[in-house]
Formats: sequence, C-alpha cells, structure tokens
Amino acid sequence: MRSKQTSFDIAYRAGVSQSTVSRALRNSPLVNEETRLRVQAIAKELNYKVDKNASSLRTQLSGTIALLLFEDPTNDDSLINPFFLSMLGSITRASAKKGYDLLVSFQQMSNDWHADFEDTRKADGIILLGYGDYTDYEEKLVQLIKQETHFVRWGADVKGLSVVSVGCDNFQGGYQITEHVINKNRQHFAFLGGISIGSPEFLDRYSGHCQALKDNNLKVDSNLQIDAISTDESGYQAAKQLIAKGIKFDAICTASDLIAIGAMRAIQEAGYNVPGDVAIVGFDDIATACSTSPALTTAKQDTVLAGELLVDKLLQLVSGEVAQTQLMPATLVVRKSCGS
Amino acid sequence: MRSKQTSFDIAYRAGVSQSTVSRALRNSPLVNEETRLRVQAIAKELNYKVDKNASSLRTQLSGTIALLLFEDPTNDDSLINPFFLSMLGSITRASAKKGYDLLVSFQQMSNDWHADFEDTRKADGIILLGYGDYTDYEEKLVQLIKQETHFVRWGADVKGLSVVSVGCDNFQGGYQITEHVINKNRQHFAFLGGISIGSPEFLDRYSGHCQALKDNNLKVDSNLQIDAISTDESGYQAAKQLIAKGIKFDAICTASDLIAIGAMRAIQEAGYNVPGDVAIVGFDDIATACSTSPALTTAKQDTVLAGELLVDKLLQLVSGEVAQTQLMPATLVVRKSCGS
DNA sequence: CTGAAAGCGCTTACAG
DNA sequence: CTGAAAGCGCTTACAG
Repeated sequence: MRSKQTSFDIAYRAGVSQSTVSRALRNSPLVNEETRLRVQAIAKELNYKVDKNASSLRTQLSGTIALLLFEDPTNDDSLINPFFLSMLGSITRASAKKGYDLLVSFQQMSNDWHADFEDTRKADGIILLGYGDYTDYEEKLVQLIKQETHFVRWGADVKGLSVVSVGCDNFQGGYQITEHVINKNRQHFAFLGGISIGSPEFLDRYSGHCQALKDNNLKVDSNLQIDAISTDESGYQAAKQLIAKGIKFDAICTASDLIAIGAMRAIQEAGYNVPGDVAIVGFDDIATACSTSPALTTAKQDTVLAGELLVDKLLQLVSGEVAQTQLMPATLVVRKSCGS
Repeated sequence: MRSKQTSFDIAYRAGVSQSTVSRALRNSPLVNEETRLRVQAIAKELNYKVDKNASSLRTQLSGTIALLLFEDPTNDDSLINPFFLSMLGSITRASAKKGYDLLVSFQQMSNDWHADFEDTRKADGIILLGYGDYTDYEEKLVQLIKQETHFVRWGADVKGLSVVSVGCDNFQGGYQITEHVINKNRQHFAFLGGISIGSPEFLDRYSGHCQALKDNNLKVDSNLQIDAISTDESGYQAAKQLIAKGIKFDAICTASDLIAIGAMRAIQEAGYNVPGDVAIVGFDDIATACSTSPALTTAKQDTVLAGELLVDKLLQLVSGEVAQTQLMPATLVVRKSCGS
C-alpha cells in the first residue's frame, strides 16, 4: 500500500512546524518567502498533496459543485439528450476555470432526488439541469430553499419562488426563427413539439412562433400543431401524423433539433423536398444540426455562455452574494433547411 | 445560515451516545434494532446527513470515482466527441449503480494532468478516457503506477505496463464491417482515418480492414487511405481529397462515424449517390448515425457495457483485487448506407 | 448491546 | 514570522 504523506512529514523534513507547512502550501503571506519556497519544494519532491477531506472538513468548503442531470422521462436508458450533454461539457469547463471540481449525477425527474450533496458536504452548491415542467417538482424546489441549499437551475423563470434560473429566451427564439421562415415566403406553418405535456420551454417557443405568425398576418392552425417530445423518433412520428392529416403545409417549425431531424426524415421519406416543398427549422443547435442534409437552420442556445452563467451565479450564492435570474437570447443559425 | 446538524444532535435527541448514532446509521448489527430504528427516524426527521468529509477522512475512502476525459487535440473548445459523451453517460450510470459518485474532469492530453484526485483523497480511483496514442502519455501512466494510483483506462492494451484497460476489439470490428461491405459486391475500397497520427485504435481498425480485403482477394491501395481525425469536418476534407485523386472507388470505410458523416456529405455534394455509387460505413454507432440519410451502417461499440466494465474493474482494484484487461467485440449495425 | 475516547489530517485563532 | 493547540465530524477499537 502506498504510504501516505502528511503535512507532518513535510514539516519534519523542512525543519518547521506543521502549521507553517500548512500556511506555506496555501501561500499565506504570514510565512517567510524563503521558508515557503523550501516547504513547497519539499512537498513537490515528495509528491505531497493536501488531503481534501481533512481540509474540507476543517474549512467546511468542498471546492466542488454538483450537477444533477435529469433524464428525459422517455429515456431508453443509454442516450442522453445531446443538448444537455453539451451543457454538461460547458459546465464542466466553466467550473474547472473557477477551480472547482464537478460531481455529476443522473436523476430521474420522477424519483426522489439524491440532492444531498450539499448536506453531506460533498459539494458547496448544486446545478439543476433538465427539461421538464417545474410544477412537477416545485415541491422539491421548495424543500431545497427551505434547507437553504445553494442551487441554480437551467430553464424558464419560476414564478413565486426565489430560485435563481438561467435560461434561454424561448419566446424570442421561437419568434425569431419563425419570422426567418416567413421571410422565405412560406404561408402554411406546422409546429411539432409538445405544448401540452408540461414543458414550459416548448410552450414558450410555440407562443413565440404563434406571435410571429400573427404579427405577419398568417393563420395559426391548431390542427397543424402536433405534440412531440425531444427525440428523433418522436419527431419522426409527429411528422407522419402531420402528413396523414392531409392539410397543406410548406413549413415546419419544431421545439427542438431532435424533433426537426426526425421530422426531416419523415418528410423526405414521404417524397417531399426539403427545403423546396417544406422548410424545416429546429431549436438548440446541437452538433448534429450541421450534418443533416440539408443542414438544419435553427435557433442556437449558447451552451458555453449558459454553463458559465450557471457556475458564476452558483458561486455567487455560495459566497453569500445575491444572484439574479437571467435570460439569454437565442440566435438564429441559418443553414440550408429553409432555402437560401 | 443553515445550522448544521451533527451526530451529537441526533444522539442528544435519541438519548444515546454519539457512537451509537454512528453505528445505527451505518446499520451496524451491533446496535439493538429498536434503538437503530429510533435513531434513524430522528435522523430522517431532522434531515440529518452524515458529513462525507468527516467520514471519508476517518475511513480513508471517498465513495467517489474520478473520470479524466481527454479532449481531442483539435477541439474547438465546446464540442466533445459524442462517443465519449456517451461513455460518460454510461460510466455515470454504472458508478451510481455501485453507489459511487462521479467526479468529471476534462483534460488536455498534452498538458500536465490534474490526476491527483486520489492523492487528495477526493476519489478512490480514476478512469482515463480518450483517444490517443498511449506512447504520448506512457510516462504519465508509469507515474500513476509508481504512485500506486488505482486506475483503469479505455483503449487498446498497453504492452509492457501493468495497466488494466477495457477496449473494443478494433481489429475485429474493422474486419467485420469491411467484410459486410465486400458482401455488397464492392471492389474498390477507400479508408478514411488517421493511421499515422498516433492513434492505435484507428490503426487497428485499418489493419482489420486491410486483412478483410486480403482475405477476400481484394487489393489494398494505399493511395485510397487518407488521414483524418475524428471530426465531421476532417472526414469531409478527407473525402474531398479522395475525390480529387481521381482514383475509382465504390466503398469508403472510415475510422469513426464522425468521419463517415463528413465523408457522406462530401460524396453527396460531389453528386454521387450513397449507397448507389459509393457505400459508406462508420465506426462507433453514435446517436447521429441513425439520423443521416441514408442512415449509417456502422460497427457499434457497446458503451453501456464498456462503462460497467470500467467501473467494475476499477472497484476491484480499489478493493485490492486483481483485474484483467478486457477486449469487447464490436457488433455490426446494418442500416442503409451500403445498400440492402 | 452501549459508551468514552482516540484519531483521521488538516486550518486557524491565539500567543509569542 | 512561527509554533502549540483546538477542533472540524465522523468511525471504530477498546472496555464494559
């Protein structure tokens, strides 16, 4: 077994007290520079590393952030929504940049959360990430607040609770991308995405979509709105349903790229040309959006910025400061799927 | 500020000693059942959670695994190879299943690794994940071994070092998928993927590919092998180079799905039909492989199994047992990209 | 079955 | 600038 070095070993070698070693390694200004350098050199030579359990116990700070990633309810148990995966990447980077480690935990939205990372002192705060209607878990949020857990969440603002959220301006995104398609001279718009299954994000995108249509004197036909969850398969099925209705449409707006990708497949299999016959747009800008043919025009959610905002705001809360809920704009990414 | 409960608070309420509380909460058989239940009830009522820093410090076990995820060298800083993202998901699930938390850390292959999670006692062991030539970091592996760090890695077996690896049988995968295409009556095979840029995985896939060609009396034309790293863009460029050579080919095997997807785009843009004119196959079976048109035939690496094997083997090492390097088979996933 | 006590390895107020 | 000492909150041998 490896023989563990402690600060006492370093102290012995350096001929100073253990307190001085501790100070030296934390770059305390209290310690003489020469002493500090000598101690640090010895620590390095012996490959000594401060025991985080001991220091966290002492300081009551873990230097760690926990990320609770909620899985899509329909998950087939091995796939994760690529948008959240991308968020995971940016959150990891953002925490590393701040010198924090990241504990990642997958959760079922429905189950009892294992949200006790802060209670167990493994993490200083928690980031909640996942689609879903917050009313489904409002109770949990209330409990987190009651326990004074430091946390921030991704998603739409939660009314009535003092929860710090970072989210995308889904209404604006839905509006903007619909307007883009309108400018491509489309008249008959379908919308694929569940507005009735408890997803405020999707509902906001749909509302923005409808507003854009109205502002441009186009009809909102509720027969052309079909529910779908954020998977390729669900988008595929929704588009098939849409086609089966036999109502004319020349544009499909969707609540997510995954839905759009599935829809594109169904539309093309049915013999339509994209964008010739039907323009299709997504939402998110996942990596795959570049690789479809035609490449998908979409509303990009800036995951890098989102990750940084989430981490920054969480660390503000951890250090006792006040943090504000913030909405990020979605930006239009024009590719080929609704014509040039 | 929240007032932290300790085991002493529980002890006081339960009218027992703190030692008994500790035993009761750990379900020690030493404690009377009635006492145990009462203590546990009180703990639950007060929402008491054991301080992991204290217990980890005491037991010298953290209940945590660290995952070091190496980024592709060419990374644009926000995208992560979807295959590794998928591995990340399965590793997270596998560790949760074993009751371990997962610390995730992104690293540059080239930089000094921040591999001291075990030295700092934040983790009991480490999983290394990323493509790359192990000779590039053999020195690091040697150091990990010297420090008696518990670790396992994803990838090809490392010769000469006692490192536990879990990897895919890339030779067999490359062989199998090439044979599949051969059976589709293709004659002129190109291969896209860097065999000269220090990636043993890619090299093994290429070797399997070549062997399959030889075994079927087909020519291996090194002019039809073009380097590419595992990105859509690199695959796209490689395919354009391939076309520019003006040598006849009717099948493209690739070292990864990402390369295949980029290549498919280039081939189609050049006016060829897939699979009519050119059959294309990938490697990995990332989620996107279902969504291309035509959908990509590929060699699947079972990430769920891989995650479980990595975690299981690491935990074996942590508990002082011996673990063996293991190679998993790749399995053929037939879709549309090389005909029916 | 239970309790008193030692000790895990740090950080930091306190005293000099 | 440095050291001796207390204490973070547990777990577990030891004694009963």
